[in-house]
Amino acid sequence: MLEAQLNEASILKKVLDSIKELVTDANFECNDEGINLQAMDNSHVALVSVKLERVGFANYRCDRPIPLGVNLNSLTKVLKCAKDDDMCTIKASEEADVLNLVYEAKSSDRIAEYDMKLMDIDSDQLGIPDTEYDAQVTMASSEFARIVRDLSQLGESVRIEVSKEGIRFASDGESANGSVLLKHSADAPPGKDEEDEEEKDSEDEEEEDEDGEKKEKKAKVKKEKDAEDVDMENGDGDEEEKGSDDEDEEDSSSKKRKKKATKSKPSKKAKKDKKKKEKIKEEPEMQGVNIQLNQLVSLTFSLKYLVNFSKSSNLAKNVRLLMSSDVPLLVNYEFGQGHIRYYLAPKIGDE
Amino acid sequence: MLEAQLNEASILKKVLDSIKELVTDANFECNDEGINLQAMDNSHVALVSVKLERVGFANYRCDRPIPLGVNLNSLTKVLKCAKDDDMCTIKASEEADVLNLVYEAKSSDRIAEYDMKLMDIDSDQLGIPDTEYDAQVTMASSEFARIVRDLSQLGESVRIEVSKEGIRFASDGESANGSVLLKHSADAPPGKDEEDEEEKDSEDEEEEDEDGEKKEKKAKVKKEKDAEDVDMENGDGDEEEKGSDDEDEEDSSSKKRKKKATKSKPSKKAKKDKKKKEKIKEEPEMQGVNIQLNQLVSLTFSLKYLVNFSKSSNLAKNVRLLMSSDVPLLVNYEFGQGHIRYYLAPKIGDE
DNA sequence: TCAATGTAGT
DNA sequence: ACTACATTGA
Repeated sequence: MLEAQLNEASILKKVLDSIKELVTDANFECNDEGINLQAMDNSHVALVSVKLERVGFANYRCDRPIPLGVNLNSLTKVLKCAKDDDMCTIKASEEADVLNLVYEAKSSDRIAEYDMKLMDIDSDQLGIPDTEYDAQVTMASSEFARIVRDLSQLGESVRIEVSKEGIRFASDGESANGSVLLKHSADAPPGKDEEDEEEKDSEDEEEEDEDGEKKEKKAKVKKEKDAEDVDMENGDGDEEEKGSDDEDEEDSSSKKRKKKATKSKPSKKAKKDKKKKEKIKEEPEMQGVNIQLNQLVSLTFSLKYLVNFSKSSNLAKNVRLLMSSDVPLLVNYEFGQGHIRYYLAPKIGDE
Repeated sequence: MLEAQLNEASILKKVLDSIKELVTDANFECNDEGINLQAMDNSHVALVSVKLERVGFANYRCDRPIPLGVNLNSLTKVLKCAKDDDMCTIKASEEADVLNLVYEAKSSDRIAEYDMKLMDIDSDQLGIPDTEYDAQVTMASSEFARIVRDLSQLGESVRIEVSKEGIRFASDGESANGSVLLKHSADAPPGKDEEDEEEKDSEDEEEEDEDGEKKEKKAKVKKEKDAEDVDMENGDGDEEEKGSDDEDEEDSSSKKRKKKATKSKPSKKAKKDKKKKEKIKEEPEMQGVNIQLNQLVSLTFSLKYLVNFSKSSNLAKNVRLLMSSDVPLLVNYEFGQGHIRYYLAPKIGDE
């Protein structure tokens, strides 16, 4: 039996808006940790992976893992019947052939209840390799959306190059070519990601933690010192650091990093829990662009898909692009309650 | 000869937007009391009745009753040529085969004049029986619109049940079933429906008087109506008034009414006149749902029509649904200058 | 949140 | 061909 309650139906609505064009049917895999969805897009070119962590729910109970086969169009319709700030409770019984959704107005004077048929879906649960990416770029999700939308008017595909200089999106079209370069923000403390007020913990989790740190450091440091810094300086800074850093960092705040280095990084979970307690919120929009680069990458992707992915912009202020040569691009949106990740294989040659 | 002047062309525009999909041709029956339109919808399933009272006009003159046969599409086109806040004067001569419309900007620096051909229409002037309804439900028109729109995504028809509990809208569809329950608002004492204009409905509004608390709540509601009143103050005021008011309270001008209190109820016209003077305004959106119930009713209706009716939401903040078993539903929108009423027969069995 | 454009239905 | 509804963009 599954019973999960969200304080804001809008999260679910946004998730569905994000993926419903890509995928028509999918299994929501519910287990004690939360709810996962993983599916290839209809043309089997892209893969989308959604995670809603149990901590993101006001209430969550899942006695044993259940896959809920959902037609996303139906679910979208049903979710449209929820107002954004309704409390939303979803329930499914053990041999669920129906998903029950209850929307309750905060004022409690309106209660809407929907039952949606479920279906059996063969799940493609593909294992996603845990790649080490050569380039990690974090930027405002709205900026990413704007760029791919703009370029999609010109051509079919975009070449994304990440270098020390920054990240460049270039597209060639019949009537015009376009190129957008985002410089690695010198001053941009990547805004401090979530609030890392607590850094007490121990685990260093993968990349994310690193980021967190960087951000923190950056944020603080820069403000303190370098707020005024100009890009150039930053660039220099970067270069200097490279020698020592290449494993994990590159951005401007390496100094600070060192200081903090003694501390371990906060665990991801810890952070999230905290957030929740405080009031779940996504990280504030970062300023500028944060690039971590091990190796220069240049890959070409279909703009159609990227435009599609960028519909998730309303879920998170920031987006992270992770790339390595000859490996699918990962477009990652983190929001308070989980994440949505898109994988897209690069185009080869000039196809 | 008819000559009628509206301060705001928008009223007429809204009325036509509301009904033009339902009816293509209709007679505007003009007489000394105002203008009435009554017509079956094109498929003869629903009936729409519009009344514009003469007091709603800045000027009104109608020497003797005239029916003006109008093609509503034509009139809609002509009305689109008026700006919302234009003064609008319509004229028709005795043997009118043309309707003359003059739009004058408030600034008087623009005058537009249109002549629209009239036609002869056999009027179906159906007498509408003056039913006593077992259930009367008043709610925000926007909420009603939202509910029927939502449910229309799922199924063809909706079952509306009114009980002590509240009002439930339920629809079954292929991929999902839905049910929306609006509880009778605590603060809106069921007895009272706001404007029982002529109190022809059984005045069962006694309860209000009994409990002061409820009244206060109510008071709030009312306050909203009275733009000038402050909530708290108003509450008190209201209570005081109630004794005398329950007979005729209804819209915004309760205070003034008070003054009038010596009289039992002011005549409807009088009230309206007053409103006008004050500046004709529709009643503010009520909070919550007000239900008056003599007997439980459960009826099924075509959502398509209800969605259509709900286009009148821009004419009035509130809508009132009146139902009795085996009798057509009445959907009533009252606005400052008159009303628009829709009648729709229930579906029988599971058709 | 509102407006404009495109698509579907009558 | 016209109108209405839905989706996307500003």
